[in-house]
Amino acid sequence: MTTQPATGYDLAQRFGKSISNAWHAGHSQIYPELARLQEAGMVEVVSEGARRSRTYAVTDGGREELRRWMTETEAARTQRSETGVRWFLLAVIEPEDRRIALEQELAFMRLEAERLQATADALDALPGRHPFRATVDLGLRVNAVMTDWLGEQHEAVALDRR
Amino acid sequence: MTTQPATGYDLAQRFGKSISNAWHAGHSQIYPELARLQEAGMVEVVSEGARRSRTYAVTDGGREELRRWMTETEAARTQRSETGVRWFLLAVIEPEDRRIALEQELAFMRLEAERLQATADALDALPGRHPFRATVDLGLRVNAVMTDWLGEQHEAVALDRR
DNA sequence: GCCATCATGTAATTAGTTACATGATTAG
DNA sequence: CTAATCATGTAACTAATTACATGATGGC
Repeated sequence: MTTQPATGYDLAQRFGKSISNAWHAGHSQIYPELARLQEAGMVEVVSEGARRSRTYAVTDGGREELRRWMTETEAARTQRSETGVRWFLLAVIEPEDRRIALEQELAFMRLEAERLQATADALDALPGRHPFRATVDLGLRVNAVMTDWLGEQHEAVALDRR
Repeated sequence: MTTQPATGYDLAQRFGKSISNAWHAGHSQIYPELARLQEAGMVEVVSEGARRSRTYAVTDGGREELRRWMTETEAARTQRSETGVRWFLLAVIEPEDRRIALEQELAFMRLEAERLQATADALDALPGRHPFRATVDLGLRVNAVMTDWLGEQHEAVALDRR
């Protein structure tokens, strides 16, 4: 929405794609939040379309608040990732179970890499350099490191079983 | 607690260290949860110490439930990381603000690397190979990739300004 | 004796998820 | 005409955070 106006529905779709690796929100959270942001003057309705859809855009006030948040506030570094917890706990289960869990995680990471590559290709096909291209590239690099690690763990279990 | 018994207080400390990169929980969430797990037969009190502390251990039932969860359930892949959101949004702010934000993130990532290295060294100093050593290693590798990326972005801003 | 840290809890609030609900438009 | 998708909302519930609260022990 910061780069271009969007409807609540658009945002919900986007949380299932581009930004989903960092945050997720369902439509039932998005709509009330948009109303709240509008109330606070951070966003405004720029057009109303078919199916009673409203397209929101960030206001100058909203952009200033974003700038202030990015440069002047301390980031909350707490995270929550079930995937991370699972990888952490790989160490405490039996090798046979670990092998099963590792294969699931490897399959997921490979799908994830495909999805990221598809996003990268789609962004590259657009005219000009898309602002989010760099972040997608980071995702690909991190994915590669993680996939390597999972592969090593998997190999270690195999050696263990000999 | 899966590797060795611990008190609620221990767990709270641990969420501030080893596992904090994947999940976080405060003591006000931990104590009621321990009571709930005990009720469900997943953990049991193995000893009571000074200052009315209770040390919990995972039961066979709890271990079996963990095994089942790790191997038989579909992982929830939704994540939430404010750091991730900030990096994503780096693309939409002005170069001057981006420079400021990037420097904050670089500083944080470097601290994070130190913290991880210290954890790795501490685990290596223990007799035998600690089960969580591999996960810490993953953290270090991911951190390195992320720090590189932040550095590149920072360089790009500098070039932009010439 | 007193301060830091260990150790545990509960209450109030806010954030987030899941379920329920409805209507409009478009493609086949 | 009908099924899929677009589009928006609310209600009920669960998870998580913040604030409030208390007491024990050990080191100085």
